[in-house]
Amino acid sequence: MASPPPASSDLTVPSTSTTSSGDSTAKTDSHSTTTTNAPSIPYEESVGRHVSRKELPADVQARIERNRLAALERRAKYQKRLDSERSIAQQFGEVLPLPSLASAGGESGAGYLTSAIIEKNAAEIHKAMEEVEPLPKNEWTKFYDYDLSKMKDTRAGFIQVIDDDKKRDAEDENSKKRKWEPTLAQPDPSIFLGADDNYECQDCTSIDVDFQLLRYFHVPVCIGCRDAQPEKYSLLTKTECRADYLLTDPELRDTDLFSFWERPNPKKSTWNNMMLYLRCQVEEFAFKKWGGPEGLDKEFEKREREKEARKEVKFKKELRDLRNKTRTSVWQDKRMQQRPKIHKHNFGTALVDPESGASVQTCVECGIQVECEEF
Amino acid sequence: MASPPPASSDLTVPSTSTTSSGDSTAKTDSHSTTTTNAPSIPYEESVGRHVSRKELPADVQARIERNRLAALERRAKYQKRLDSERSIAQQFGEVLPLPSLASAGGESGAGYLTSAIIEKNAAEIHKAMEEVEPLPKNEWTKFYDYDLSKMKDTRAGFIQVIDDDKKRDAEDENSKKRKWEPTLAQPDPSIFLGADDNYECQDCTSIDVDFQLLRYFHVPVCIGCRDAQPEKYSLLTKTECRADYLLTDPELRDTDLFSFWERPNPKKSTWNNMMLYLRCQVEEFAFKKWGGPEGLDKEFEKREREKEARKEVKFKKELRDLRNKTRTSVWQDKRMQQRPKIHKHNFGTALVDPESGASVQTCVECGIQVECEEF
DNA sequence: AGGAAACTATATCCA
DNA sequence: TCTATACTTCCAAGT
Ligand SMILES: [Zn+2]
Ligand SMILES: [Zn+2]
Repeated sequence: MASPPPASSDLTVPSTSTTSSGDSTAKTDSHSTTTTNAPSIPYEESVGRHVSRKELPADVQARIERNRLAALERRAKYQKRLDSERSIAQQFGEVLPLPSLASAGGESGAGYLTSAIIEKNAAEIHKAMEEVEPLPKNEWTKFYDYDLSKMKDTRAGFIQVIDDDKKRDAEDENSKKRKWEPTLAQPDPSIFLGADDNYECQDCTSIDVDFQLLRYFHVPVCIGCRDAQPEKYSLLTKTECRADYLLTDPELRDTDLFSFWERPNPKKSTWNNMMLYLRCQVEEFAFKKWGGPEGLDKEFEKREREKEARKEVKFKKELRDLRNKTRTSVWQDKRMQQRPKIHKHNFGTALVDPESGASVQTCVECGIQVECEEF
Repeated sequence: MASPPPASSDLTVPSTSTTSSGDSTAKTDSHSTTTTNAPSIPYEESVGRHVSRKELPADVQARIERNRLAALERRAKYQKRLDSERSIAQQFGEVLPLPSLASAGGESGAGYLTSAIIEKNAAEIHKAMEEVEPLPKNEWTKFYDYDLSKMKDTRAGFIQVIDDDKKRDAEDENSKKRKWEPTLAQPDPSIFLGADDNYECQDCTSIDVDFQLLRYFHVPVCIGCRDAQPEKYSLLTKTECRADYLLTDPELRDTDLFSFWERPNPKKSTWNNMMLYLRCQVEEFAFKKWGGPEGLDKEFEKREREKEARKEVKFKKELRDLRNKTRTSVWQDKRMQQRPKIHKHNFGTALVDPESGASVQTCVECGIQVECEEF
């Protein structure tokens, strides 16, 4: 918690590739955005700062403007519901409180979290985070840039920002004026609740922010930018996070590390909730954990190889075991009762061992096996 | 945390069966102490209060007195080491702090633990705990009876008792005079540290208390009673807790639920520490979780059946797979991809090798030789 | 006197 | 557009 890196919003890929929004596809494609293009460049160098908006191509600017206008319209529609919704949110706040954290903040406080997982994770994260210098705030950012890693969820669901070095970069005016008091999760979070102020996309000037991303991941981004940058703003299931970013269950469960959005399980609503994570948050942590995209890819391939090897070994052993098992089970009685006696082997048809490709004959009396293939 | 039941020390089996101290034996035997004797009696009724000491048989009283005298002697031996040990304990306290909890206590406080596991567990525990009425304190108890479920470990390793309804039953005099300030874990905890006051066994009047049980589980019990009641005071490893009481890892890790004693791994000292739990504490929770010994046994047998069924299904499928595999390979490989050298061995009559005396068959096509004698 | 992470397979349930 | 559990495997630290 000492001096974490800036929020994930500061991490941007210079050339925003407009990949299709399918975020649950092949594992090999998930974190290749930066690697395939520039595999030799270290992570810290490959990650650029936000580009100024006027540097964007004309079509992108046009789309941004469209989004902005659409957002204004949509916002007017929502406006009339805000007051009533706020009271609803408070009701739900008592029913569905977010997981809360220990109240004391900072590392100097005495009140620490205790679970072994959390402690261990926290230590790892701190170590990982301190390797990255805190970046100064972007000039174009007009709203207070909340850094999730510096927030503590209280039981009430409000956010309290822990002041540190980074705050000196944020204009006091903004940090006061744009203070965000998020409301709580509710069953149908498609409607934004309790916003007293306007929100602007952190990647453009549109105010058509995705309320779900804002609510559940505290990232103000517009619909257009969300769809335009799936490598940042697409959602992943917990299982995908594990598979694609090699994160462990304790990590993904730790609310100090990630926020997640629980939704009814699409497979069957009575099953466990689906847990959705925001890609940029997951990716940020995964890159810290594994050492950039290259490290992640390396580990991924390593495990892939290990998995392959394991499967082969297991298959071989399984086969051998089964062969023994069937042989003994079939001929055990005979062999147990009878002394080793001399007999002429009675071999039946040849079976092909799929593992080695060798054909094998087995004696029906004693079970001895002989390979047919001779060299 | 709301109004937990009395400490595990209040739960006693009326007839203390002197089972042998083997606590790591068969799973089926582990929680049969109360069930086999009185399987039809519900748990709440089968658990009696402590019997008064004078009701005990003469031999037990004699043993108690013996223990008491032995304890006095042993205590004198330890006495001279207390001061120096205390400073050592403080040193170790900085090196090996116990896992700490959130500082705020009680259910009304705002600072809660947050991990989803803990919250979930806590909710379950509260629900389970509130089903049991808090029992009044026993008359014979002369020392402050610490209730683990009301204690919060601070980072410093000191104990802070959270006051609640039960306190009105404890005499103020005792609660002040007998205040216990436990010292920290140290590598060799066989020596008790920092006891300013005397402790008396909670099951008899002996003061030969087991310092390890007192230190790590906050249960003052003498060596004699400890050994006489393994169904209450024997230790279990974490793995055993999982297997015998069907507790989950998150539960066992939760320091709100159990205290545990970490010791170097007996298998290999460089491995993860062995974690020891006190049976009565584990059992108490497990019975709450599963609904008494009967519920536990029922669940245990259910899982046993499931496990068996799973294994059978798996084996059958495995076998079928192999059969399919070999069959296809027999019919397919033989005809489809017949290699030039594959052939069925054509063994003739067995010949006896004059040198070794072994009977040998030889393929007339390839010349491979096979011994006929099988063991 | 083992424990926890990683991996694979499987069932998933509660008002 | 899934997740928790049960099960298997391997396990450390200082130079
Ligand atoms: Zn935008
Ligand atoms: Zn005793």
